Amino acid sequence: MFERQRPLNDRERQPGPVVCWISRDLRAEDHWGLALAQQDALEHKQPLLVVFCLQSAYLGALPRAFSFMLTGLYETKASLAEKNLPLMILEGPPQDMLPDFCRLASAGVVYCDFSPLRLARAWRSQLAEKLSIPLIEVDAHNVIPCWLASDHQEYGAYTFRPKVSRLLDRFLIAPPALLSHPFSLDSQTRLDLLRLDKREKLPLAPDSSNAQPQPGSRAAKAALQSFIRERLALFDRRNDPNERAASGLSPWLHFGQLAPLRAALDVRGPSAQQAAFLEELIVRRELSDNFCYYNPAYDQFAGFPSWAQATLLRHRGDLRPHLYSLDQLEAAQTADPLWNAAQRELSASGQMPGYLRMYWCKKILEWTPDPETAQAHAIFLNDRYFLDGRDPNGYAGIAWSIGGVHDRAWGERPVFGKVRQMTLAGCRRKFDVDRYIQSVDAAERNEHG
DNA sequence: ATCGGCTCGCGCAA
DNA sequence: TGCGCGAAGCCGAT
Repeated sequence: MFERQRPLNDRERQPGPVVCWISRDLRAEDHWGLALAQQDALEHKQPLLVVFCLQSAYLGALPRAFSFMLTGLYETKASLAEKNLPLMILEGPPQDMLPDFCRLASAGVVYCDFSPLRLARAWRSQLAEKLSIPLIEVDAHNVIPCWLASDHQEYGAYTFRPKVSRLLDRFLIAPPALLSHPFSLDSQTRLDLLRLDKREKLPLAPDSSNAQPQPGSRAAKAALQSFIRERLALFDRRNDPNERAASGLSPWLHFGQLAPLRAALDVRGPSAQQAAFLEELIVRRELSDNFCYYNPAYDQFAGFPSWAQATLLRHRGDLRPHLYSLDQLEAAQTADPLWNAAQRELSASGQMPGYLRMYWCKKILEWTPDPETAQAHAIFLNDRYFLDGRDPNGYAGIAWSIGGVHDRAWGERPVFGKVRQMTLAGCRRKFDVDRYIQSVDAAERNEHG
C-alpha cells in the first residue's frame, strides 16, 4: 500500500502531529492520502490535521465552480469531524500558508495529494523546498498512481491500456476506512490554529438552479448509484446526446468528491457496458493525467504530436469561411444551431454531452484564425464554463480535438489537415440533431418560466 | 445500411 | 523490417 506514496523532499521526519494537505481530492471516504496519513499518525501516536488552502478566482473558473467545490468541502469537513479529524481552511497559496501552519502546529510530516498540472506541481515543489519536515505525495486521484502506471508520455490509449490492465489487480483496492482518531491537539495549539482558519461560516448562497448537479460526496454517491441503476444498461448509446446515457459523474470526480476507485469498484462486472464504463473511467481518464504529467506543453501547440503540428502548419493559410470572436462563441452566436445549443447548455448547466464536447472543440479550430487561437479559446471556455474545467481531462480532450493527441491521421481536409474532422452533417447521420436542440430550448424555457 | 480509402507511428513479431 | 491496428470521422460508392 505504500507504493502509492513518494517523498517530495529528503527532510527528516520530526516528532509531532501529521498534516494532510488536500487540494485535488476533497472527500473524506475512499481517500488513500488520508488513509496513509492516518496510519502514520496512529503509528506515531500523533494527532492528524487536515488542511485546505482556498484561492478565489482559481484559473478563470466561474463562481458556480467555486461554490460547488466549497459546498462539498464543508460536507467533507463535517464528515472528518465525526472522526475527530479537524479540517482547517486557510486562505492563500499553499506554499506560503503551510510552512507557517506546520511550524505553529509543530507538525512532524506533511502528506499531500497528486495533480499533474503545472500550477499544482509548482505549489508542491516550492512547498517541499520550504518545509523543514518531509512532504509525502500520495496519488489519491488515479486508481493506478500516475508515476507508476507509465514512466513516459503514452502515444495512445492502446499503448496505455495493457499497462493499466497489468496493474489493476494490485491497485483497484479501497483504502481502509478512517478510524475515529484517538489523538487530539492540545487546546492552546488548537486555538492558535483555529485563528488561521478564516472560513468557519459558509459564505455561499445555495445555488437554486436545478440545471446543475448538486455538490458534495453524498450527492456524488447518489448520482453514481442512480447511474448504475438507470443508465449503465444504455451505456453503449452514450454517444447519442439525446439518450443522456453518460454517467455525468465528472464534476464530482474533478473535485475529488467521488473517488474513481469507488465508481470502479461499484460498477465492476462482466457485462460489455461495465467494461466500457471502466475503460472510460480508468484507461482514458488516467491517460489524461499521463499526458499532462509527461508533456509540459499540455495546453499548447507544441504539445501536439509532430505529424499534427506539421499538417496544421501546412493548412494555416487555408480560407476559413466563418470566423468568430471569443465573445461571439461565448454568447453562442454562430451560424451552427447545434454548436449554439451545446454552448447554451454549457452556459446554463456547466456540462455538455461527451460526444458534443469533441464536436464543440473541433468547430472552434474551424472558426478561429489559427490553431493556437483555437486552443486558447477552447481552454478559456472549457475552464470557465465546465464544472469539471481546469482538469487534465479537459486539456487532453482539447489537445485530442485540435491537435490529434492520442489520435491518428485521417484523410486530409481544409483547415484540419490530417486531424480528424467532425461535421454537422456527420452528427445528423449519427443522431437526431434537431431533437437535441429542442431539448436545450425546452430546458431554457423551464429555467426562466 | 455498409464498406473502403484516407494516413501516421508505436509495439511487437520475426 | 514488416505488419496490425488504433478514443469517438468523412464521404462517396455500392
